Amino acid sequence: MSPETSVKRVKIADAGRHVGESVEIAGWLYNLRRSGKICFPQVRDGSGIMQCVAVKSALPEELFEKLKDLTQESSLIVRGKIRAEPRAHGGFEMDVESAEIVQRVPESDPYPITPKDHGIDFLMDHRHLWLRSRRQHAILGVRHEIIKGIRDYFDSNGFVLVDTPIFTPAACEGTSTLFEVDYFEDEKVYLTQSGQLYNEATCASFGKTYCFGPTFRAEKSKTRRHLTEFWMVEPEMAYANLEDVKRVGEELICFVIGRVLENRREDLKALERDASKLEAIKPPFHRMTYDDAVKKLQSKGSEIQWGGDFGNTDETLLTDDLDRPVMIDRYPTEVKAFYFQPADDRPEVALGVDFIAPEGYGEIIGGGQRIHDLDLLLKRLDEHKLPREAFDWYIDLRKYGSVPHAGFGMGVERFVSWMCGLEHIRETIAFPRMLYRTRP
RNA sequence: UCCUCAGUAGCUCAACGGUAGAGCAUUCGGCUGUUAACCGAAGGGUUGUAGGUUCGAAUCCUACCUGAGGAGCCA
Repeated sequence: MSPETSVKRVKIADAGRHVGESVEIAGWLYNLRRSGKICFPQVRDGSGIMQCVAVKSALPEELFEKLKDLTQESSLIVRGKIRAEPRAHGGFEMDVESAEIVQRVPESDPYPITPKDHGIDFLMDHRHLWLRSRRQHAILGVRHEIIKGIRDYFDSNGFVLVDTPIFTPAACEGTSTLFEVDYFEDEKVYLTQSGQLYNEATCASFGKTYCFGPTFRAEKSKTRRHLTEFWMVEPEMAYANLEDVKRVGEELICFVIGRVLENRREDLKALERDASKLEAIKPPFHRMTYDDAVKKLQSKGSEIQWGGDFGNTDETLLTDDLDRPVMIDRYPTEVKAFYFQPADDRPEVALGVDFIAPEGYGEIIGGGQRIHDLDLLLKRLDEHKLPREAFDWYIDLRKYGSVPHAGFGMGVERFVSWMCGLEHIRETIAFPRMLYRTRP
């Protein structure tokens, strides 16, 4: 409610419920078209875009001139009567009765992002403003829905959120490159690349836990699938095995897609995302062993040999004839991290699984069953040349009530990219951190 | 880190060895139903930086800077 009038403040998205009423909306000028005696300020308020109509003959001279000379992205509050109007985009229009300009963008320094084309470098430099555009707004809306869906899935399936530290001592998995941070005198810590090892501790307290936060990779990856700072959700389950990981991962993906389709149709439409591609994602997902994946790739002309890891082109080749994700399990023990449980019948393969999304979106889930036997874990640490003293607490978990346990990690931005049908992961997070880009 | 490509008006691009141009944005004028509105006019440039070749360089060469695409690595 505005202090100076009795007009009710409404969201543009709810305008349909106020046809015939005089209400007010508070927002920013999205675009303005004008003729001599009529103008159409389009106002966005975060929930939608409302086309307003200001007619010269129906308004005080001063107000009409003020509206007619508005500049893009000026902030304003407009009041008027809502009317159904098939000619307008949202289906409704507001006949302006009064308005206040909160801040007028000066024409000497106009809003830099015009409705015309811009290059990616310019847009990334103006990311703080680019977020207001319809497309970026839609992507972040889908991202919000995905994160909420993930949380709701775990919270309603017996998992407890226990967040893990961002600052970690040196060795986590011993594979990726980490960001080093000065930690007071003489001590170095590293930004986390995974909360998994800590999840293995917390799941022995709660049974099923998950952590959900940012993770950091200092690899100089320069591709459309990589950020140096990204969000990951990592569940971990005690008394669980590889099959449990596959079941939970499949359920999680289908649940979250269901939420997006239920609540974010308008955003998908704004993104011109083919929703039928998402509607096709239903259980059961495809299942394949690493052995069979290698055979499939070789038959399609890949150079891959048994024992090697899949590259980007391999991942795309594996799914280009599929309409839903494929779970690939039992990778060579050699290419996986030290903590993977080997298969009972074939110790040369590990009980790990990767979920590869269709349409070339690549690995979105990676996980598996962890080693629960103390002696085997110690052997693996030695084989990977990892110092036992750095893992003393992790080793303890195998001494005090060790049980078979399993879990996985899902990268949020890759999931968002897939849902939105994006070309590049940089649009999936408000302020992406990439090789050579840390501003704004 | 490696390979490839690109830097020209605020933005998106053209000019490819011979006077630096268009659309959008901005300013001024016109228009009562526009949908990236339209029509007319104006202002706006050390062509990423530093060297070199040439009578003459945005254009050719070298180095550097910045960015993009890809590879590897990874989620």
